[in-house]
Amino acid sequence: MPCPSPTLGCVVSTDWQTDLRKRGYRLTPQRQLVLEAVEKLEHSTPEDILTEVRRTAGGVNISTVYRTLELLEELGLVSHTHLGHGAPTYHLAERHRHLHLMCRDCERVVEADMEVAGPFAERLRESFGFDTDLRHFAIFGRCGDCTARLAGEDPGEGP
Amino acid sequence: MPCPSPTLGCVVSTDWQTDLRKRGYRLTPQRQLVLEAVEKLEHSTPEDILTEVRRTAGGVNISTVYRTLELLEELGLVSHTHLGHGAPTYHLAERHRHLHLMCRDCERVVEADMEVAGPFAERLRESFGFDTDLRHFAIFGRCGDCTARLAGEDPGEGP
DNA sequence: ATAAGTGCAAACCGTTTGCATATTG
DNA sequence: CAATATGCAAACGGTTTGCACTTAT
Repeated sequence: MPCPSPTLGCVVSTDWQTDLRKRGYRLTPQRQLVLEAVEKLEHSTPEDILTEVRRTAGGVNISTVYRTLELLEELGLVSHTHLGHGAPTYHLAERHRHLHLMCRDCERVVEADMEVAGPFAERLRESFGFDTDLRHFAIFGRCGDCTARLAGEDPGEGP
Repeated sequence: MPCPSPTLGCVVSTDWQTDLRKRGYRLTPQRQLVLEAVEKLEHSTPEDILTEVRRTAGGVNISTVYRTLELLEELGLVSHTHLGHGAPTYHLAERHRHLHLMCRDCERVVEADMEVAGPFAERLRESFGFDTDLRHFAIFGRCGDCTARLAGEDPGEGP
């Protein structure tokens, strides 16, 4: 079976469906749809995913989305990141090889190559024996645009 | 007025009460108690804080704790950190000058001097103009103890 | 006295659960 | 056919809100 879904194509391990069944799980339309939605949406919350899935299959329930995301994560197909405020966001695991820089002002997320954090992670290992996973939580701060905008519109705070 | 509270002593800016009133807020027993609880507990959730406050003032309500924490944060006296899972934890702002390394296994939090992240923050500024605040979210990973324990007890996965 | 703060109860969001029904293998 | 997955509704933890009452200034 070459490409199980026209959408998922070859981004996802081609025989995840086989893998699924080998572990005693069943292949259902809901599971396919959730995985396709995760791929299409990127950084999407369970609620976003539900909305997308419902465009095709109206009756799907939010609890199925949660259960399915948990399963897909166990299978190593998707993973999630906490950007801070509300619900976590889900992505294909393959496309999750980066850092999330979350702006406190505009709340946009900039993605940075993992490599920029290499020396930092290395240092945490040396100093604390701590094995860092920087994908799981966003890095909080202020993005370049907002920093620039702030500097422009508020150049001093007083006389 | 030298030291408004026997507990808070001089850790907190001695005239936060004056400051409070200058901004049109009122000094209430609840506000003093919440601030004292935050100081005493360290890394405490709103629920923890409520429990502590109630040891002295039984009738205090959780919504007051939330409103008060928001106020104290606005005054710059306390700040909070997201350690990941559940409720955020609150600390005195003065004592919040460190990184939180949160272990995915034992869920303990190791505190690291902010300085270990200096070069990393610098790099994010250079590459993305991103102004990093590493205090706000924990750094996720596996602590030294758990890494060692894993290496010892599971040296292969087999019997 | 009057504006600000409190307690209470109800609602909120995101998430999890138990259970009867439907579906997959 | 049997085991698994689903939808639904109810409950959860953490948080916020509206409102009548209390309290600090």
